[in-house]
Amino acid sequence: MQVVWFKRDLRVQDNRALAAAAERGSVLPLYVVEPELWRQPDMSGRHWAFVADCLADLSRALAACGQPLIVRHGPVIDVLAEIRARYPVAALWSHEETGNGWTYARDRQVAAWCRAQGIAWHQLRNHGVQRGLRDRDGWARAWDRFMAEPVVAAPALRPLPLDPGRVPLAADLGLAPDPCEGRQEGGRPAGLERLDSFLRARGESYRTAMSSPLEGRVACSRLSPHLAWGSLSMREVAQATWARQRELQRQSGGPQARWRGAMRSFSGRLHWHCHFIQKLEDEPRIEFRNLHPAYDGIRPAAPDRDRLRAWALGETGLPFLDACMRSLRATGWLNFRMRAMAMATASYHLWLDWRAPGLELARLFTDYEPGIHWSQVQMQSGTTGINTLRIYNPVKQGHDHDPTGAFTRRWVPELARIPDRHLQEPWKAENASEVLGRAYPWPIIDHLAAARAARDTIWAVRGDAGFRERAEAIQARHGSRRSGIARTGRRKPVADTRQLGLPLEG
DNA sequence: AGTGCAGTTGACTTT
DNA sequence: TAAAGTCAACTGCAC
Repeated sequence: MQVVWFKRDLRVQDNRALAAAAERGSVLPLYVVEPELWRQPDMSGRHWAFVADCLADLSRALAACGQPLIVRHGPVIDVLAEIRARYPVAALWSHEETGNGWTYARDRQVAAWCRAQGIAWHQLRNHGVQRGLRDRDGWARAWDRFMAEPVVAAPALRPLPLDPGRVPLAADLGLAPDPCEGRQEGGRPAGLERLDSFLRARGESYRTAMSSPLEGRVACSRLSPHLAWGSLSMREVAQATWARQRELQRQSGGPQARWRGAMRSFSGRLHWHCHFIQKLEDEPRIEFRNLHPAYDGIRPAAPDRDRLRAWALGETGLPFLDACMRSLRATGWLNFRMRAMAMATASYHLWLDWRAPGLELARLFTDYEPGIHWSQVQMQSGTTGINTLRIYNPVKQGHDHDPTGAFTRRWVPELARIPDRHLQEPWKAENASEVLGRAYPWPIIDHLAAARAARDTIWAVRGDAGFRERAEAIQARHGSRRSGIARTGRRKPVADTRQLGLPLEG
């Protein structure tokens, strides 16, 4: 018996674990509901809801192949032991998972169990992430090669006399109620619809609209939860994008210029997806510890509960920031730029250690992908040591990305009586005291003073002895080969890049 | 018509 | 995926 263990690869198409297992004999397609996983602080009801959509669809798709999904509850090893008691298990098949600390530890236990039982566990490469990578040289080319390989079809399966089991409700898993009215639907039909409508219609204004919290909702691909939970494979998405690019190349002329730019930009971002996951794969501790240790201890270890709560609920008194957080809570999605701003305000303006706000965001993003998430959290908190500091001004971002105020007003209706010109800084309105302190809070911080204080502290750390040497080591291991290290001084970039063995920029 | 000047714009640097 | 500061060039306008 070949056991195919589905994790974050909830599809039958282009599923190499499933296809390879089916070539070798009878397949038992298994999903294990692990109660302990769903008790982890980065997991939430909206993740489960999306996964449950995917499981329902996966089971239908597997049934069409000949054998529906087998759903079991409990620790994976217990479930596998039960299966082994009934069938001789020749091998376990799955995709490599770059998950959180809990799934990493669980996978090591599963590996040990398989060894002890004499069961081969085949873990196939997932996305463009490489396990056991030594350095980043040639990484992008390897990504292209892997994504260009043929998509594998869904195999035919022999039916098994097994109870398919049941997909539980979030409440059965002890998950806190997590209403998310605007959550994206999981499953492959929804994913394929997103892919097609993005490449054919919605994507045209991608480059300009992606920075807007309102327009981005339509103009961004919205494929992220499907890639995170595997209802689509990265290869399928990459190949569909390349096909669309070739089609646009054939159609000459100006009207397609916008489309071509959008698709170029989008395919670049598909690399970045895996580039960030690779960091967590290479260094799992970035989920818990500052990538650059010089930042250890600069923020209080225990988060200020009031600040954290106000930030998480969208009650800081900074309208645009609050609108972003409320929108995220209600829909499970926020565009990239606003995610960066939300994390940066928690880390810089509110001076919260990134771990607690990072967990909050992990639970709120339907598309929570641990590798991307924790890499981004650290980058936006300035604790990597290799990225430029980006301290966002929530008022300026509001003016720049919500010029009409439509987004802010939609999510912060308490400000209805504040005139447009003061919407982003209601404390400056003449009628401020009619609204603030009543329906909507006064700002909990002076954001300009807070940004200044944060910047001064961070830059002081950067000047400390030994900071730079450590940063260069981090760059050598994790940095993109195209961007090079963020330069802070007047040192000659050419000399530096040679020293690091990097190609010249450009 | 040329000059002086305040205000603006954009490229570039610094934090 | 930042923002603030610096500086030179430019603009509009009064005289």
